[in-house]
Amino acid sequence: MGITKTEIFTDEQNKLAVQLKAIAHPARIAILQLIIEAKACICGDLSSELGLAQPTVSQHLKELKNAGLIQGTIEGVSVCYCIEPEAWKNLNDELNKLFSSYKDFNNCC
Amino acid sequence: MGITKTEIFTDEQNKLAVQLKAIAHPARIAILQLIIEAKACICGDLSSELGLAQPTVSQHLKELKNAGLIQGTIEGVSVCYCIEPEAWKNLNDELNKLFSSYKDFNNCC
DNA sequence: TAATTATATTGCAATATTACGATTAATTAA
DNA sequence: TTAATTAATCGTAATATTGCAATATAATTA
Repeated sequence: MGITKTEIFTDEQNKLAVQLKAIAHPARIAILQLIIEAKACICGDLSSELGLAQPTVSQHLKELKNAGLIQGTIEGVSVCYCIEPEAWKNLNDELNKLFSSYKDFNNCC
Repeated sequence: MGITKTEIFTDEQNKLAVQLKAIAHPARIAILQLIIEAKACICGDLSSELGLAQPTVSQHLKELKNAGLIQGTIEGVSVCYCIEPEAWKNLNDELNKLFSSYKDFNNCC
């Protein structure tokens, strides 16, 4: 089939999966890191910094934006991207929840 | 082309991307949650609990195992899966590093 | 307005993912 | 050894992702 059966999972599980998928690519991890360090937040700068073509970077930025993780501000002829604080915090919280729910000692096997 | 240019990224970025991709699916999130709560750790139990066919669950388990996030122990005729503590802790650390590197005030735009 | 600069979109080829029926392999029980 | 039980693998169809050249769009400057 090739299509994820989202209807059998909770909204939380689906949302977490979508946001994780957004950051589950080395280029998008690198983009987030560059944006956070503010070494680059302009598509063109990211493109030359990463060594990926401009349309490719634009597409990655779009996916991060679709997941709500970044936001773009028009700055003259270019667009400056930065982290969307709410979503970033929210994803951090959800991940903390997941990871902290595991205690070493409750292994069942 | 359809293939990720892993060679232009660091090993850390690539490894993080691989592990995130492994958990970036609602079924695999659900599987991890069930394993952690030890409500189910057997492929068949997970299958009926999730409402996904056995081969599908088996494939998801394989991907989590390939990413090093879970391990399987043969228990008679079935296999019991549980979290691989080292990798789990490592991924948690890497994510904490990424998320904590962002400070609200260093927005550049 | 026309030229310039930068980003977004389109279209496409190559590859990867998702899901599952059918089958095979492995282990235990009779 | 045979039957039963469970998990893994194979094969396949449907869909999604990745990367980029070509092009379109938007904003600024001359």
